[in-house]
Amino acid sequence: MTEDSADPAPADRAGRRDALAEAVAELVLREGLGTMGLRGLARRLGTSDRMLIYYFGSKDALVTGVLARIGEKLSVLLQAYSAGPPVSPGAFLGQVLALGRDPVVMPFMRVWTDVIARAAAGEAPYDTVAKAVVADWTAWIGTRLVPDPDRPCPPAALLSIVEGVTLLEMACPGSTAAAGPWLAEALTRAGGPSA
Amino acid sequence: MTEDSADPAPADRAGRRDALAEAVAELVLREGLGTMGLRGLARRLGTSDRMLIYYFGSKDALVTGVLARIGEKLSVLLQAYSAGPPVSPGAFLGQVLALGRDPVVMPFMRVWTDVIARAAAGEAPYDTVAKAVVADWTAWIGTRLVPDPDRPCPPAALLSIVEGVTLLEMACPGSTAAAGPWLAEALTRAGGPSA
DNA sequence: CCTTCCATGAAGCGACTGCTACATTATCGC
DNA sequence: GCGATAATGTAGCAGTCGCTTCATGGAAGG
Repeated sequence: MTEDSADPAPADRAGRRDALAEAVAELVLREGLGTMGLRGLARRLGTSDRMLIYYFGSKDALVTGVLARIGEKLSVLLQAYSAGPPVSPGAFLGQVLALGRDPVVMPFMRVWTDVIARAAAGEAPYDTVAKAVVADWTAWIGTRLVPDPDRPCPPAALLSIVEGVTLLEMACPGSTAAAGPWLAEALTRAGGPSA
Repeated sequence: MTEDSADPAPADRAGRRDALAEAVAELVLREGLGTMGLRGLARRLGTSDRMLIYYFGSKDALVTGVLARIGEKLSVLLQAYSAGPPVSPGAFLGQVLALGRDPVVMPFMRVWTDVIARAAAGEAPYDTVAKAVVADWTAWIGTRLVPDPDRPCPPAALLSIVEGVTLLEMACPGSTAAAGPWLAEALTRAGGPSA
């Protein structure tokens, strides 16, 4: 009775670790990566920095674990969109930018953009995580695009736009209001009358 | 004789402050914003943190002063490009992305993208600086674009692309190799056959 | 020569960081 | 009940951070 349950009270070590990771993940999604000091983090979680190190071994392991969990949560969210048929770059950009304004998805976009921004500054362990994330995303975008033998769209082009818009929006809220739709339409027009 | 000279040996207080700012600016352009701790900064400059605070008052004042100086240096570099006639969004993007691969201009792009990334993370004083910089750049881009009454290109759209490409290139070098040219051509095609 | 003020060095403060050593409590097998 | 093991609290270490205090050197002015 105390062994086989997979109920929301795992109570063993791995379960506790998982519960902590989940709590940190939701906190990060709510408040961003800026609040990742061990003491402050533990205080918000109702535990101590001592415990975080005890369960995760190091802060870097905690960060990578939490980011992996956030990645899984997002991939679940995106499965609904991955199921549809491949689309043109312009349509894809329009979908993703609209998705980025969805209050459920927006925190994920902000976190990943923050990760990439920290990676750009060379901050560990975000640099390592970011490389894997960028690789994953370009691969995913590649599967979402209808192939164009003439002018194949590099997935990194769309990823750059999404990251750029998200970054600018985080730094200067409202500054990209008109940019997203214009870009999506421009890419659509670029692909449309030519092929 | 000790008063009116504007020679490269100012020797008075404002001059010394300026020389320090210039040295920090060149250091930042060479090594990025990651090296902005007062002690390490002072060591590389052959002075002490004590002196940096003495001349600048605070680290935030130093940072904003240095960033302002970097901005002036870049605007001087860009004057050559600002002189030409307005161009289409696609042509502008191609010019700027090519410029961003120029080894002289690239450090500036990286620094500004880093500033905006730190602003996105809410880090002071970069948040304040970034707002001003984004405002300046969108204005400048606006003056560089040939007006299009039908589908006016929001300057923030181009700025987003440039920032996104630079950010991704900083986080994952090489990942955007094909993205830039494709985007420039796509925007050109979007504007071309329609108008 | 003596004072006065500017520039600089040396040391340190307090707050923070990730992390650890020690001690304590709680839990479980016997 | 008892001993072992796991979980947790307390305090602290060594480091960095921006910044300050005190002391000193050294040049300018009377």
